[in-house]
Amino acid sequence: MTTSMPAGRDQPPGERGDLLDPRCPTRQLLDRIGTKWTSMTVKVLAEEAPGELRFTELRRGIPGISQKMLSATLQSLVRDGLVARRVEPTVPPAVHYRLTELGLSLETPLSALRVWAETHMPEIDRNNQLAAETSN
Amino acid sequence: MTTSMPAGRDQPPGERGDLLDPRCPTRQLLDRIGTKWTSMTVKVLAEEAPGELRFTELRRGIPGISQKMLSATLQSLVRDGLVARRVEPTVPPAVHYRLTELGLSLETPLSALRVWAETHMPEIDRNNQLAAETSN
DNA sequence: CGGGATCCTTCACGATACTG
DNA sequence: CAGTATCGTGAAGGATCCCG
Repeated sequence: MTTSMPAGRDQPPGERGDLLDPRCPTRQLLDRIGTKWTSMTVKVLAEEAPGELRFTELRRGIPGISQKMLSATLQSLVRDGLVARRVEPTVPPAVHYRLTELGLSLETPLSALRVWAETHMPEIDRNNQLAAETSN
Repeated sequence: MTTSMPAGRDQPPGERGDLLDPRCPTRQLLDRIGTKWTSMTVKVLAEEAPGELRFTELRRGIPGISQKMLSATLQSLVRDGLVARRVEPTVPPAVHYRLTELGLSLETPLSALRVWAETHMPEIDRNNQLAAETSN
């Protein structure tokens, strides 16, 4: 996980201020895409790229998500600069979302992970069933 | 997220039993590697592959992890078949862990994710700081 | 040495209701 | 339409102590 933290960052002399995993980039990334709806949202937006989707269209594309979670997920993504938000000042307002270049670049490693998952999760499921039986 | 669930699995007639995201492989994978110590553990074991590491050696390789979490993480990985556990019946016992082939195969997409994180997380951090300032 | 058992806190997420 | 506000819950994870 990037056993980083060697360079720079002179810490207060008497303290070992660099506790445990300070700000490991991989940890931070996993905290984001590990969240329940984030990677799903990125995927749906990626399929539309470079086009946009409106809030309700996104909701339809992500079965099971609540308004609250879609709203929160999108806010995170916008803050991170992975998604761009565009508001048309009509009444009622129309809000459009699209992946930024940064967001789109995440799709590559993410889809690699999806491929691995689709290929190997069945085997993992079998392993778990075997383990469950053996424990009897 | 593999909008799977189309084939097979005839659900109880009167019910729409196939609620939302039933068993999406990507969701399942993210639930595993998104857990706080899993990917770190895989990485440390991968660096040693095809060699083994003992419980305490692993602990040293993963600063900040508690005995409880290392134990729990390893049990998950063993159940999933990503890690193999070998006990030497000495006193006190010596337990060795290594990645299986399956576990090793996960390292490829995982390291792609790490590269992306190391490359782009600084930019995401900057985006967040900008957003924080703007909100003032 | 390599764990297991317990207790406790935090927080992601779901359900529901309200609004410009 | 596109959110925000509030409440409640389960599960992840940390701290601590004990065991063969």
